[in-house]
Amino acid sequence: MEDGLNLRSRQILEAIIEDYISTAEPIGSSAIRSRHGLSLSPATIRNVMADLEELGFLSSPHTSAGRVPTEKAYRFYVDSLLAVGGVDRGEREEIRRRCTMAGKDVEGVFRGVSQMLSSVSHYMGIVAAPSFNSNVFRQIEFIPLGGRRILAILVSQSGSVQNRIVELERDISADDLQKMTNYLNEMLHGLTISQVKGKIVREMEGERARYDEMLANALRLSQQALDDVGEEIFIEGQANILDLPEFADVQKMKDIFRAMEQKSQLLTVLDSCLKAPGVNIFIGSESHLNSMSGLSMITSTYVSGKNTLGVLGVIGPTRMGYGKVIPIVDYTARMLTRMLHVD
Amino acid sequence: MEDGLNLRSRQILEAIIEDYISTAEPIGSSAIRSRHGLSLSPATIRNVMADLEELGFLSSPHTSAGRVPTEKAYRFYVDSLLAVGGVDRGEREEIRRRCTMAGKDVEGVFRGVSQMLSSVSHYMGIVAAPSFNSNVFRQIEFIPLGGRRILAILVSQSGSVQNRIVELERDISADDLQKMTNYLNEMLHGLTISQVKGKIVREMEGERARYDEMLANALRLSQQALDDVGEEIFIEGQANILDLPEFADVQKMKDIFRAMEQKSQLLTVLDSCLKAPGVNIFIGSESHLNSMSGLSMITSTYVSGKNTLGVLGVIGPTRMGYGKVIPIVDYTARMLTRMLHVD
DNA sequence: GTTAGCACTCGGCCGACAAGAGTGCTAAGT
DNA sequence: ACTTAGCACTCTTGTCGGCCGAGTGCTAAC
Repeated sequence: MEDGLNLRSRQILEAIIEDYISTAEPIGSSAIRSRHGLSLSPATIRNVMADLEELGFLSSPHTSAGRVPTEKAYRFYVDSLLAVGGVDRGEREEIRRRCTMAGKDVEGVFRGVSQMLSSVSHYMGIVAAPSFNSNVFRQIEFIPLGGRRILAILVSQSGSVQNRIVELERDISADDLQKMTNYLNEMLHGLTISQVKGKIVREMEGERARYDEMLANALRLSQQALDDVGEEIFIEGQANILDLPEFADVQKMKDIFRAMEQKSQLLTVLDSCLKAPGVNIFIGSESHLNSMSGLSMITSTYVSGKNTLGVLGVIGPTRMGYGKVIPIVDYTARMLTRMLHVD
Repeated sequence: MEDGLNLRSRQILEAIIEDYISTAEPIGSSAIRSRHGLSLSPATIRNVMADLEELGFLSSPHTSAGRVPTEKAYRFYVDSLLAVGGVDRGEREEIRRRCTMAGKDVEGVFRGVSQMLSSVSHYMGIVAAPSFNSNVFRQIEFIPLGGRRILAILVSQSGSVQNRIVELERDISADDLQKMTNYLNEMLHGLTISQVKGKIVREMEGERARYDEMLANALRLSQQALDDVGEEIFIEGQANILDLPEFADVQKMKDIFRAMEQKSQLLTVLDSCLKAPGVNIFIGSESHLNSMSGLSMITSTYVSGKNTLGVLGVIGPTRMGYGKVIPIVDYTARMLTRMLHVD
């Protein structure tokens, strides 16, 4: 075999991985034979297992336990062994049913998809909403809230709505506010949000802003409104992992919950997926986050035209059911792509 | 003593409760004396403890363990024993610093307060945002998203923004959309959201809607936009409770996380607080939610003028530091009230 | 190359045992 | 009548040894 494993080794490795995925317990030599109907004696299987351990695919918790797949084994499994199936009918229907925008706010759409992913996969769902910065500006509105507070509402082409409360240093008349609104909407039309940010900075430094006080105010106001529009990540179904036996240990559970609170770390991983379209799989330490030890992540990107909008996926234990989850993630990404598509 | 406990019993009960709050371990007779400098022998204390157990204030896990306060004891403690202090300087500053609206969206304000509550109290923070239904309508905008999708943005007097994606059955011109917007804004001006809902239903059944198709469309659209604006609850700092020894048991931890996922149950409790202004304390089963066993909740209301807007609070173990947390919750509620106040 | 046989290893489980914490009771002291 | 010293009793916790079973690695025979 081109990858250095003969057929029998591959079969046995596959059997071990699949058994381990379903039981979460170390697999012994005789368990494999009985559960997979191989016509080999346990002794032979043991020999093969010893080789596989030598090669780094298996490890044993202690001498007299069975063997457990390593990350390398899972990687080999998803790359070479796994026949990725389809999504079965019921699940397809469920995904389709729960991928709907009607009656939700934009944020709710992504949260809903994340919830759906978690409940279909039985692991955690994760959705990174489209980066607001790469969205195209559509409209800005300022609504006076009383006092010197103003509510700025910013809408992008894709329908994302951001609102910010900004505090002014001085009073401003409703009339002036309207003028500022009109001015900004005209000036910023058709730019992406990050272009908008740049433009505002340039304008503020430009000649005109120095003489036109109202313009300067408008720019300052919009800058505050755009300040710190971070990426949003929706992680749902954390309670699902509570039932997994590998996290029965309280300490491990704590680690995971802490890790999921640190969304910025996850963001860097998800960002890297933006550049790699289609399904991506991170097994354990492959994501280079030590908070992800024991966890795997399957992601895919959703797009609009040729723009990659965002990433969604499932986070589960390394022994997750890759064969089932990969198609679910893939299908969901396609659904979300289609859903966001404007005719 | 009017409540049936003489001074010494009260002192001892207080000592037990406070020791238990800080150690989470059953308190023995000699521990009390050494830690509180009482000039009584352990034997005497034991007699008193036996009486307190008789009265239902204490219980012992088993014969030879110390004693543990019951819910009744905590209730007595907060009602009669506890001298509620102030908030100390550092915490007051922290609360003040983190109660700010600037640069956040409205939702972010409440989430921020919830996070602050959790980090100051070291338990979980909970904030129920003002019920959108009781807010006053300010403005509605429809933004075409392409296809037959329309983004409806609804803004209330207090600055809450709700957005919904609605799907139309037929195409509609931008011009008509603008007319509908103007019409609705005029018609609904100054009503509360729940009045708005009622008004729309009445109008739809009225004479005019039958002849004026555009009007009918406008009503239908706004109805969808208003559909199902639920109450929002922000629970933050769940990871805090992971460190508490009483939840070291995995099963209990699961129960709590599951309970916090069911926000609707909590909502009923919080709703009942809306009617009782000021600080409310629910000890264990007092909230009549069995998911709250082992947990206590301290809440207070934040108001605007004479309207109670919402509820915030802290959820922690029944043995939580009431003396510290009660003033924190109280002070935070006042801060939020002041913050939302429009000059 | 495969397999039966066998000695070996190691974790999990039980029961025994000792230590420690805390109680309740009794009897003596104030 | 209240307080307290003394003491026997109870119950948990931790530790130690032994047994069992699962699973391995090795060797020798097929």
